[in-house]
Amino acid sequence: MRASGKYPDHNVFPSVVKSCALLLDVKLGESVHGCIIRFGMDYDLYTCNALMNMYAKFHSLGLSGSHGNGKHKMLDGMSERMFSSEVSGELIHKFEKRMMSIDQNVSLNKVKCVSPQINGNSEFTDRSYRETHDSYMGEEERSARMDSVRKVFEMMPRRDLVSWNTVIAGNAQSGMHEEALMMVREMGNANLKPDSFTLSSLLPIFAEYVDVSKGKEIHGYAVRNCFDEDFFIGSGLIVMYARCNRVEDSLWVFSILPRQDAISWNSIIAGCVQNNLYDEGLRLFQQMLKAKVKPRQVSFSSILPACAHLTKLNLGKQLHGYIIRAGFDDNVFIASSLVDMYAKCGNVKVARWIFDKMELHDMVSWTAIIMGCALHGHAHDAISLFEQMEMGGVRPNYVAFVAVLTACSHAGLIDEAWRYFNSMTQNYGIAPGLEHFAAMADLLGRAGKLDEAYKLISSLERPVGSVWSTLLSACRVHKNVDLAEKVAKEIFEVDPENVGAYILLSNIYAAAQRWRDASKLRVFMKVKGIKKNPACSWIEVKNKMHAFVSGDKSHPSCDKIYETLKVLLEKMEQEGYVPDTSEVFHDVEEEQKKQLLYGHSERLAIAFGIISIPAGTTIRITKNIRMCADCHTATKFISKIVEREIVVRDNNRFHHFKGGKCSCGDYW
DNA sequence: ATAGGGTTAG
Repeated sequence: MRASGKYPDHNVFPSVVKSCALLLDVKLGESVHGCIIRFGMDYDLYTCNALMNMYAKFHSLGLSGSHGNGKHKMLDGMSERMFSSEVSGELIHKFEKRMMSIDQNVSLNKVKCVSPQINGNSEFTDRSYRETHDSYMGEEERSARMDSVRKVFEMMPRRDLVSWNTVIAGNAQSGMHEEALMMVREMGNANLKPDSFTLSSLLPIFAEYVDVSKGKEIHGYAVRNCFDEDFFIGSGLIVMYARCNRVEDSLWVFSILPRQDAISWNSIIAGCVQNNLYDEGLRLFQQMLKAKVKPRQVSFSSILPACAHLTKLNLGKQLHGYIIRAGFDDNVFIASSLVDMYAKCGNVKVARWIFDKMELHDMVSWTAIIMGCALHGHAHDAISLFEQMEMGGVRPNYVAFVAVLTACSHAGLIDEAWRYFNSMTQNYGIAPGLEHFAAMADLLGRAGKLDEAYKLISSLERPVGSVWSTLLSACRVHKNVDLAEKVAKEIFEVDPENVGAYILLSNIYAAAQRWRDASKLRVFMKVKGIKKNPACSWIEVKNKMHAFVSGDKSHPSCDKIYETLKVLLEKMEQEGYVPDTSEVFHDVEEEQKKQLLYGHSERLAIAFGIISIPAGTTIRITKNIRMCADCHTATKFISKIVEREIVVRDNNRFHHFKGGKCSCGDYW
């Protein structure tokens, strides 16, 4: 059109600007902006709105333009250009008029905050927000990046709701939350009421700050103004409640939506999975398919962690098949969750294979494979991968150090662990957190350096129960009752309801034959109403999960299972198996102790696996607590007798049993 | 003609 000599009018530019935004073409966008100024179209409301949206998008994506040197090419040079010979007298007139109207407008920064309508019954743009969340505020650097947007905004002769919503969204998405909230207040001064667009920019802010009371105020405002049936508000609320650990409220919001679109489905599925409601997440995923809503790429990265946590390898494989057929396997989010899923389901080889096939590795995918290797006891692979990551220029973060320290911990690599622990602070400026201290304490404790571990934890300003607990389990392994009592005391001081600590201490007493102390603790727990989750093991057979508790008689194949165990026990004893009753924590006769071991949940699951999974294939068991020493020995024998690989995931790590040996080398 | 929502590693 330009080549043909026709002059574009103000109807043309919004679409052209939008195209630049969608193409992420900063240079083109800026030159179109120049063109807009030359044609005097920069007074046009729609054109300015589109320009602000474009710049906001560039900035939120970190795309830099000419603002980098503090000078804005288009805006700073504008007046000269406006008065150049190219511009007609009429345009000059318009420009002067516009400048006058801006002068009458109070500059943004000087607006005094008067409560806008929205604040009549809402406090969600309250000043106090700045004080409580100061550390998250946008720094100067960030606000410089929003300069172009602000400049366009300030020069506009007239601003409508879209203008405000665009700037608010731009600020919100660039992490400048304070500014976004401030502009909502100022919007009220301009007699504009927040609408559903405004709210959908605010919800993610309160989600990020886990501020459910502000989030609920938005919900209330949405209901009063009939925005609560809006798709965008709906998913915003679902995400906000999920992030605030109020997933019941997310489910409620989801259920009363008049219709659900792909994103509301994905929001609720992700919300459930993030709140550990894995079965509910999977159920909703199936419902989504039933409702003929096609899963998108994000659906898979949301649902795969559920398979990983529940060790649903077969389901994970089916999803993987779908992912490949849909061509989603090059998505870095999906690939990382596949790596994690395969590793957590016991198949670290496939995890590594997928990782190696990825074109680009980001820190999350590196961390996923490093943690995968760590859980399977492949510490040297984990360390080598960590070094490859560093050499490849990917900066490890907090979580990456958790992963590499976990690897050291499971292999007893004390020197390496200290090296990483120190490097974290010295080379990367990351302050070690609870997880890192827990990993170090775990490592020292497991290696028998209980005093050193005690000293390390005591050096913490406010040690929490979870860190002390690692030392308590080490006390159990090394049968140190005195230290255990000391540690337990520390735990109960900060966390008097810590179920795990009561159980551990009671078991430590029992192992030391101090039955009275053990039962005293059990009685105390009963009186206090502290209940523990029952120990159980589960196994996936033909897409169905079968769960067992100790001494379980409820399974349909119960008779066959116990028959199998009986036959196995005879063969095991022939091979030299002697039951180790030292970890039976009930004060009963020796024979009864053997009976108790015999019915441990992992053995029932393994026996069921042997009779229901084809010969030659790996048997995969998941357990919710640490394997007991006797089951560990027994499983070694079983793997040899039935000539099958048995993989057990306990709450701590993986054990691969094969030919009478375990991959952990009995160090765990 | 212009503005808003969902994802991976602990």
